Amino acid sequence: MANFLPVDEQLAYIKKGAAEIVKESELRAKLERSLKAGKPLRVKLGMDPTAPDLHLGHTVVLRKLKHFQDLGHTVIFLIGDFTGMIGDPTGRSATRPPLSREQIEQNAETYKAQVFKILSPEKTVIDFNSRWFSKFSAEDFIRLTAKYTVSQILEREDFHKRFHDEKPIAMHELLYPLAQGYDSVALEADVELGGTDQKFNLLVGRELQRAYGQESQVVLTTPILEGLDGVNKMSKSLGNAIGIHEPPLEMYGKIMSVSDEMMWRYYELLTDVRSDQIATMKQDASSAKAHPMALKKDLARTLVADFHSAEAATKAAEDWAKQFQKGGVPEDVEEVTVSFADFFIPPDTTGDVEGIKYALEHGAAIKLDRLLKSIGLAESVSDGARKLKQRAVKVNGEVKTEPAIFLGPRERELTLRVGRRIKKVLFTY
RNA sequence: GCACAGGUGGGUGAGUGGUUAAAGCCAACAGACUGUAAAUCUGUCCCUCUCAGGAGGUACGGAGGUUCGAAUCCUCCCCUGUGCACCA
Repeated sequence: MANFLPVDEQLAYIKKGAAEIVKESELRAKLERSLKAGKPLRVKLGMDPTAPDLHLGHTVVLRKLKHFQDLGHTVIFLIGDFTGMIGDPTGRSATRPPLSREQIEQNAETYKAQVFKILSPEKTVIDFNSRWFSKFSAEDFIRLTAKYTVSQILEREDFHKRFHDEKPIAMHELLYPLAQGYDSVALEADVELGGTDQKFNLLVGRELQRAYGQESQVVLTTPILEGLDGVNKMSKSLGNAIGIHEPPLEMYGKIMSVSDEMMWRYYELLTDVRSDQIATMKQDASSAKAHPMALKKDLARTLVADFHSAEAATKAAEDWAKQFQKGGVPEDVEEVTVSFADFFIPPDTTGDVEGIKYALEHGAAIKLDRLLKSIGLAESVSDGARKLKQRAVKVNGEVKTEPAIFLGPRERELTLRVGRRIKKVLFTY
């Protein structure tokens, strides 16, 4: 019932932003067959339910999956609840501890909700690989491992490297690619998507399908998006990620802090702006026809609008300008409520209880370094003290270097700023 | 099981008895400059207390020990890697 576009058009759409396709000729053949038979391709994307929060880096491959969906193919989002217990060692130089069953199930739920920010729920098949693996017997598993050799597995770069460096490789890690590959067998996948870091695993899928008498899937990899540092891949644990659930202002701000160089890559991999348009923008920026910052603002707005709304994006842009370009305070700063009693310094002459009363009437000094720590603007009290010394702390817009500040009798609100971070503190007595 | 080589702060990696809270580099954080970009320069980068000048406490896989003094020496344990293992 699906009406497919001509193969060439489909191919062009699919190829945009793809890092590599193995093999393109096979993909063409599959598309031609699908068109002729009116039968959609089965396109698989597997994800480990390890990090429950998706970030922009994950969306690159999800967007590619969406493209297949737009073209009318069957899209299978596979949650690797079984393989998640193994933990893909990709890109890791160290062994990763397996996740527990409970964690995985929880994460899987979060995943489902989040991927539908990109995919159409009604057109997406969600599956779990525990569906077949939970029925796998030890015998089945040994049969599976018999299809592959140690040297084949050791071809994988990180295994190879660790082996060579005499670093530990746990047995279960070696099994991961086989398990993932078997998913393709179980699903009879025509195409499997993944980041370039998944290439090895995806290729194992091809081999295993052949070993199990199926036609090999086509493998399509997408580039790995670099994070805010512009160097390492975006990853929550590296602290350089932009989560798709982050509040608009935060998201907008983070995108604005992306380097000019990286901005183009974000445009390329995260938006639907055509490549030739991006090239034009790039040219304009370098020839001073357009300000890079203005283009970056467009990018930030587009992305915030994608994950929130156009209104939210507009508001984020305004707040951002207010906070950072004019040095002011945006309307909705994060507010923290603390107890006055925890931070004030009692006057010499009175006891604690008396002191609080006295302080209420006359005002009192409060310990700034502790306050900074307790509201998260400093890592420790020592860190807070350091920041103060470095003239990094602003209270109500004024630089403070003393470890204590005076809080007036009726004052119950302070705006604290350390670097780019601002928080409003409300005191309760 | 035996032998050997290793285990240092977020990462890397110096340091083999005493100006060593532990070099250098990276990352990170803050300041200046800016477009919260890049580049550059400066400072910081274990914790706690502090009258901000300082004071104290922890720290080099773990536990003990030697010593005035240990990341450094000894003992035991844990972990990682390599070699040996059958042809006797």
